[in-house]
Amino acid sequence: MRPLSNEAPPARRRRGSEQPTLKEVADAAGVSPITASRALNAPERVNAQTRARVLTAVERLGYVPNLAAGSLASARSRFIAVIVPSLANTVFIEVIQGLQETFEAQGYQILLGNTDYDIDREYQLIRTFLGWSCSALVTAGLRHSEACRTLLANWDKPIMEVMELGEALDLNVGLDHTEAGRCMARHLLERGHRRVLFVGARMSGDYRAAMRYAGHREVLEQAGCDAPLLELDPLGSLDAGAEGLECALAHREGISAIHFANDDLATGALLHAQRRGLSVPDDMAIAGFNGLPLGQHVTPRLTTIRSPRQHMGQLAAEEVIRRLESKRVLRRQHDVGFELLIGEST
Amino acid sequence: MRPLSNEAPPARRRRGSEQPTLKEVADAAGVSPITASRALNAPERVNAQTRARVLTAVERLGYVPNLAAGSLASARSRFIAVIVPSLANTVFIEVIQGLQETFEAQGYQILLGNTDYDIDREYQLIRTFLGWSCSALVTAGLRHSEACRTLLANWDKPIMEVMELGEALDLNVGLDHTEAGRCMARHLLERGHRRVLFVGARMSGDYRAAMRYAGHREVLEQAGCDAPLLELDPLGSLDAGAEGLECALAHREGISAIHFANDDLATGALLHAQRRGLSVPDDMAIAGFNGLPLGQHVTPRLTTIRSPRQHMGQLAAEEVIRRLESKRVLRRQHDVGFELLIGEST
DNA sequence: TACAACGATGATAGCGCTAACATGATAGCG
DNA sequence: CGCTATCATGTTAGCGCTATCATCGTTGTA
Repeated sequence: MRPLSNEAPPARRRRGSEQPTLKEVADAAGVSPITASRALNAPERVNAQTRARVLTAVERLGYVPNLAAGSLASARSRFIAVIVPSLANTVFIEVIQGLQETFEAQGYQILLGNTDYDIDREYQLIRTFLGWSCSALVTAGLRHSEACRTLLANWDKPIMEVMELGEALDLNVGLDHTEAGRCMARHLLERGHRRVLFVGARMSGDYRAAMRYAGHREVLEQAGCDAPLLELDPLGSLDAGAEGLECALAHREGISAIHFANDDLATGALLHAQRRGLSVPDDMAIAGFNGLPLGQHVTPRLTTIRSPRQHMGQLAAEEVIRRLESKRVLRRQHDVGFELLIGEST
Repeated sequence: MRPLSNEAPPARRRRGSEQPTLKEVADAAGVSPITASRALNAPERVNAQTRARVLTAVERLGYVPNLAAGSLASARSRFIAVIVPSLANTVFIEVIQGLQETFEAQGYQILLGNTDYDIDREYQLIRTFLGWSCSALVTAGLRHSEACRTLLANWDKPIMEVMELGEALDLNVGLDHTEAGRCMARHLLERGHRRVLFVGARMSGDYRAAMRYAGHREVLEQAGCDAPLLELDPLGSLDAGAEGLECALAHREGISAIHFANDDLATGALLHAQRRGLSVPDDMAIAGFNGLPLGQHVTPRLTTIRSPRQHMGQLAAEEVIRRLESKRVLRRQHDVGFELLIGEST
C-alpha cells in the first residue's frame, strides 16, 4: 500500500477565461453575485439604485454573461429549436422569417437545423438541440421517425409542428394541403380541362406535394377523369419546370393543363412556353402552388394557391410563446388557410 | 446575536431534471464518469470494449448529453455565430447554405442572427453569441459599430467577414463590388449607352450596392458621361423594379439603359416592360447583379453579374475550420471573383 | 533488471451561474 | 404592540460536465 498523505493537494490552475465573471461585477458594485444576477435577469426584483450600480459595473468591465453557465444552473435556455427540411425553398425561409421576428422580439434565439429531407438527420438534430435545454421545438411537418417520437415523448416543452395540419404531437399551425390540391383541381375542371397532368419533383421527400396530388386526383377521379402524374428528379426549380412542360408536350395524349407542385416549376414552364412561342393557356394551361410574387409578375399571370407563410411562422411563434408564458393552452391547432389566385395562365 | 447552530443544514432539493446524467450512464457501464465522457467525446482514448459498454448504456438509458454543462466545463461550444443583415434576400440564404453544409459536416452548429440592416442589432447579437462561447464568428460585411469592434478586439477566436473584400478584422472571403460595378458600366458603354441610370433600393443599408454604384459612376465619368442615381425605398423586389422602370421612362432625359442594383429589381423591370409592350433592349436596356437563375429564364435573358455565393459560404467555412484545427493561417483573404453574364437585355 | 514511455482509467476540483432557502428591515393592520 | 406580509439582499449548495493531475499495469529499451 502506498503511504497516506495528508499534505494539502497542489493548487490546480484552470484555463483562466480572461473574461470578467459575475462575481467580479458584483464586487465592483459592492453587492453579492446573486444580486448582480438579479439586476440583469429580473431587474424588478432589485432596488433601482443597486441595479444602476450593477449596470455601471457591467459596462465598465465589459462583462458578457456566460450563458452556458446560466443555462446549466437554471436548466433552461432561451433557445428555440427550429427544424426545416431545406433552405433552398423560399417557403421555409419565409416561415423562418416569421418565426425569427416574433421569437427574437421576445428575447429568444433560434437554433436552426436543416434536415435536407432526411428523417434520420432530424432525429440527430433534435437530440443535439434537446441537449441545449431548448425552450421549445418548432418543426416543419408531422412526419418523424420512431426514434424521434420516442425522444420527444418524454420531453415536456412545447412542440410546434408547422406547414400542414393533422395529428400533431402538441401544437399545430398549418394548412390543409389535400384540400388545396382539390381546390386547384376543381378550378381546372371548371375551366374545362378534362385531362390534367400533375408534375411534382422528389415527392417522396416533399410529401406535402404528394398530399396535394392526392386531393387533385380525388377530385378528377370523381369527375370521371384520370390523373396522370409526372415526377421529376430535381427539386422545384425553373429548369425542372421547363423539362416538365416538354415532357407533357412530347407525350401529350390530350393533356390540356398541367398542375405543378409549386410555383418554381410552374413559372419555369411558363417562361419556357414563352421562349418556345407557345400560348398559355390556349396551347397548355399552367397552375402552380405557393403564390410567390414572381408568378404574379409574369405574363400571363400564374394561377396558383397562396399560403400565408410568414404569417404561419408568426402565429406559430406566438402560440409557442403563449404556451411558455402560461401553461394555459388556447387552441392546439390553427388552420391558416389558403387562397386561390386566378391568373390568366389557366 | 443569534445562537449558533450546529445542526446539519436542511436537505435542499433542486428541480430534478428527470433526464439521466453522465454519472448514471457511467454507473450502468461500470466506469467512472470521466471515462464515459471520453467514450463519447474522444473515443480513441478509451478501450474499444469499455467504449461499447458505455454506448450501450447511453442507448439503453436514452441519455442526451447536457451541452451547456459541457460547454461550461470546457469553455467552448461547437457553435458558429453567423450574422446576416436579412433573410429576405436570396443572396444571404445561399451563403448561409454554403456555410451550414460545411460546418454541419464538421459537427458545428450555426447560431443564426439577423440584424435587419441595423448595426446596433449586430452588436447585441454578437454580445449574446459571445456569451455562448462560440468557436468562431462569421459576419456578412466589413461594417461594424465601434462598440462591436471593441467587443471583438479582445476575442481570440476566428472572425470571418464575408461578401465583400477590404480591411478585415481577421479572415475575409468575398468579392470586389466596386470592380463589379465598373465591369457592368464598361459593358454598357461598349454597347453604346452613354446615359445610364443606376437604380438601387435602400442603399444606405445595402452599402455593397452603393459600392457597385461607385464603380459604375467612376467608369461612366471617366468616359465623360454622368451617372444619375435613383434610389427606391423598398428593398429589392419585383415591384420596385417595375417602379424603377416607370420612373426612368417618365423622366427619360436620354436614358437608354438601366443598371439595377440587383436581379430582383432588374427582372421586375424586365417583366414589367414585357407587360407594357416595351422592347428590351431597344427601348431600354436592362442590367442586374447577382446572377439569379430567374434572370436566365426570362426573355430576353438578363445581363447580370454572377457571384459564387454558395461557394463563398463553403470557402469561408473551410477557412474557419482550418483555422480552428491548426493555428496556422494560410491566407487571410480570398477573392472569389465574379462573372459577367451577357444576355439579350443589353 | 531497472526505468522510462505509454495506455487506460480514476479522483478531485472546479467552470460561472442561479434555485432554494434565510435573514433583516420596513410596512400594514387590527 | 405584536403579528404577518413584503421587499431587498445574502448564504449555501449545487447544475452536469470536463481539465488536470494521479495511478497502475504493460511494454519497450538499454
